[in-house]
Order: sequence, then structure tokens, then C-alpha cells
Amino acid sequence: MRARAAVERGVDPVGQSTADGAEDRVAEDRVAEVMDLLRARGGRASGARRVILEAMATGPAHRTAEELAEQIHAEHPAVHQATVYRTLERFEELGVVYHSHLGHGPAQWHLGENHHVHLTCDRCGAVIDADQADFEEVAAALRDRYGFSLDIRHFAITGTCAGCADGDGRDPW
Amino acid sequence: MRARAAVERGVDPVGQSTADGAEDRVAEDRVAEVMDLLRARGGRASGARRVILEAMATGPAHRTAEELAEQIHAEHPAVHQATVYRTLERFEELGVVYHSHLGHGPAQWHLGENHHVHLTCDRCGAVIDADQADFEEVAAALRDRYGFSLDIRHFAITGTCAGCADGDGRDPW
DNA sequence: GTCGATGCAAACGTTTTGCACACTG
DNA sequence: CAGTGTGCAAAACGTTTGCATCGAC
Repeated sequence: MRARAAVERGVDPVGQSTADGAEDRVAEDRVAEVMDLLRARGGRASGARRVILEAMATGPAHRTAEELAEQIHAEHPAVHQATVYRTLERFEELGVVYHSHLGHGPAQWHLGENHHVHLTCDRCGAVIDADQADFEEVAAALRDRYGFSLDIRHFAITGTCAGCADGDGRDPW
Repeated sequence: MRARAAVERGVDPVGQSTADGAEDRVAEDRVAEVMDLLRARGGRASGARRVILEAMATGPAHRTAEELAEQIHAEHPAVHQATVYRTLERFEELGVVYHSHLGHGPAQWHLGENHHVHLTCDRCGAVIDADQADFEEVAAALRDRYGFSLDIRHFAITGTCAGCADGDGRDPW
């Protein structure tokens, strides 16, 4: 299953500013907001963290830590990969970003505003963003029957997308 | 999250024969069956493969490849870890075993007869086996809305179990 | 000045691979 | 005897860690 990685790579880097000025401002606001939160929690608003946040706020919705590190490193060679990992972890503690495991590959990181569920096709690697509402029934059932509370954000779901369902019947996983 | 590993380790090795003779026979039958299937598909029924299958058929329901390799290696030092990985992969192609990703740790492998869903608690690492039926509604909804067919076997679900829900509110993932 | 964050390199745990040899059919 | 499977060692992969230094507050 290298397919997913290839798909993700295809989406790849965007500069850290888009053509759309308004979108830029939103990203800036968000960055400032998180920096404040960081300070409020006894952390430091460092340059590296600002850069990492900006990259996340303006790039594709989900990327692996490595892809992120690569992009950031290209623009800011001083920012080391280990810092990206550590910072993502820190941001996750703050509830600003999340990661999900989308099948076999490395974890995917995304900003936390948008708590959708990821459906990954194990044939072609497509990632479909599903609505969290679709899972409310199961969530309720699992809570009732097993006392188990779903973490919908971290919920990695594999299966077969519409396009690939037409192919052969072999399940590679 | 080392908790899960600890839990799994607690379940650990059983010998490759149980006290129950009948269960033994079932395992033997299953092994023979798979060996035939293997041959039918142009593969070879080697000793290593038999040993690996036996270990899977008689031990705990889900184990990591490493745990499996460890147990097998203890009884059959000739069987190398790489062979376990390769063989599991081969068996999966045959539809005999499956693996699932139960959260952050390594994949869990199990024989394929029992297609249950794994609920893993990200606090304590407990693994609850849920009924596949609980997911039929979501499965239908996802198929309708996104044309996506859930692979219920590979469905890795994280959340919080009843016991841990009483603790603090921090989500470690 | 204090303490948290960073760069760097090295280790980590899991899985995969290349190669020569061994065995199954 | 053809070709698959295996042992072994080494690499790959994604991630984490130890430590000295740097920089934010």
C-alpha cells in the first residue's frame, strides 16, 4: 500500500501565502490566537512554532509530519524535523491540531477546527472526509453496550471507495 | 501509550497445545486446511508456516507480529522473525489471517474466522471486542452517502472505555 | 536569569529487503 | 530440478530522545 502516500504527495506544497488575501488574514489571526494560548499555558511563542503553524494553516488539510517538515525545511532551513514533531505534539496537547492514523502509512496531521472522520480507501488511497454526524448512532450504541466513548477524531476507517469497488474483489489488507 | 502493549503482554504465551483435546483437533484441522489452500495457490507447505499457523490457532486471539515471533522463536529457534512477517503477509493474501491497527502500537494479527471490531481504550489500552452488527447502520450510511464500503475487520477504533471515562478529561492522543 | 524550546545526532521499535542457501512439489 | 521459502544481516521507515545551546519571558 504505497498508494496513499503517492496521493498525499500529489497534493503537496503550497507557498505559505495563498492568492486570497482574506484567507491569509484568517490564517494570521489563527496563528496569533494559538501563540497567545501557548503563552497562557506557560509555553513560549517561538519563531519555529509560528512557522509550523503557518504552514499548517495554509497548506493542504492533512499531511504527515514528514511532509510538513519537508515543506517547512525548504522555506526555513533552520527549523529541524525533530522540532516539527515536538511542536505538533505540543499543539495537540493544546487541542489546536490533531493527528489520525489513516490506514498503514504515517499519521496525518490537521488543524482541529474541522473534526471530520477520515474514510481511507485501501486500494487507491483516496481519503474521503465524512461527517461526524454519520457516526452518532454507532457512538451511542457503543456507549450503551460497552460503555465505550468513541474518539471520532482519531477514528481511522478503512474500506473501499466507490471507484475501486468496481475492480476485483481482493482485499489487500 | 505503552499501556496496550502491557495488557497484551499480560495475556501472553500459551503452549501450542491446550488442555482441551477437542480444541486441539480443531486447530489441527485448520492448519491442514490452510496448508492445502497454500498448495492449491502454488505455495509450499513448509514447516515454518505450519508452526506459525499452529501458534496463531492456539494462542491468544490477537497478538503483534513480534509477540508471535517471540513465542514461536522460543519453541522453534530456527524460525526467524522475518519469516513470521512474510508468512503473515502471505496468509493474509489467502484470507486466512488479518491484521488491524489498534491505535498507536504495532498491528495486531488474528485468524480470520472471527470478524469482530476492536475498540481500544487509549488510556488503559484495554481491547473490547464489539459485535460487527453494531456497525451495520454506519456501514449502510457510508455506502449511501459516500459510496464507501467499510472494511469492518480492519476497523480500528479508539476511544475511552467505561473505567477510564471516570478519570481526567485529557485525551492523550 | 530562569526555564522552556531548539538543533543536532543518535537511538528507537517495527517492518521490509537483498542475498545466498535449503527445501517442497 | 524448478522455483518458492528461509535464515540472516542490514536497511528502511517514522518517530523519539539526550544533551548542550539558544532565546522568550
